[in-house]
Amino acid sequence: MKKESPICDSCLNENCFIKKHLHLEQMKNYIIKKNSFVCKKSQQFIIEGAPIQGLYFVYKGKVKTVKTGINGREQIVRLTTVGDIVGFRGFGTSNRCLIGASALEDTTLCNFTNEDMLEILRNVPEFTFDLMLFYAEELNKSENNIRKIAQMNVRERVIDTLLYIHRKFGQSNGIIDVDLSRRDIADFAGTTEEQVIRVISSLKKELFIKTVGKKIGLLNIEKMRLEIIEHK
DNA sequence: TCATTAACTGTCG
DNA sequence: CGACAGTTAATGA
Repeated sequence: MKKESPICDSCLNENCFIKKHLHLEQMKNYIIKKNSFVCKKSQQFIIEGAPIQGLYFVYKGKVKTVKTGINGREQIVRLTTVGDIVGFRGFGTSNRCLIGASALEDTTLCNFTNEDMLEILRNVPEFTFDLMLFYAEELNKSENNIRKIAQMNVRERVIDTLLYIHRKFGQSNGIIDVDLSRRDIADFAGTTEEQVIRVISSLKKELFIKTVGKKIGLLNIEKMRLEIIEHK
């Protein structure tokens, strides 16, 4: 963990919550107190059950957020990338982290302490208001997710997951540029690695997707959407 | 070269 | 559909 933090003023992440409110005078006092560090690929930087360390903003890289399930199985709760917030649940209400988070590639994170965050929430109403809207939207998303996992079959869940990953990370050269193993996809779709592999190979035969090594490219997004759409 | 890991396949309950 | 066993290919110590 090194001290040399990216400067918010010259940061290019326009969708970062901090960056968005940088024009407010009060924010200037807080951004100088943030602490940034690089998290190496596959390293965990939030441990479930550990004391809360504040809020993290992704400056560069990709992160998976995870909850440990019934029989020790991981459930990927969300995937995050540049400009996203990690660890925003339960701060203020709980002393312990409710989720774990690890880097999918070398990732730079900006960290604000709990105390600083609470102070920002109390003193910068514009920020608090926007965060409130953000929470509402996130709640809606996770409610949608509950329904998906409960009501869709495995094939549909895998397709849905692939579409989500595509929406989130985009595609370059026809390939989604993210290092997710089949197990990760399974943990996200709420199924097992083997099932994911089977769905992926049949999707490949149907020319809906292609694979290059472990990476995946979507070839027919429309048809994939059509299979899901009846369940929305 | 050997050991480890991940993708994949087959089969059973 | 999930669990388990087993094969194959890539990677790296």
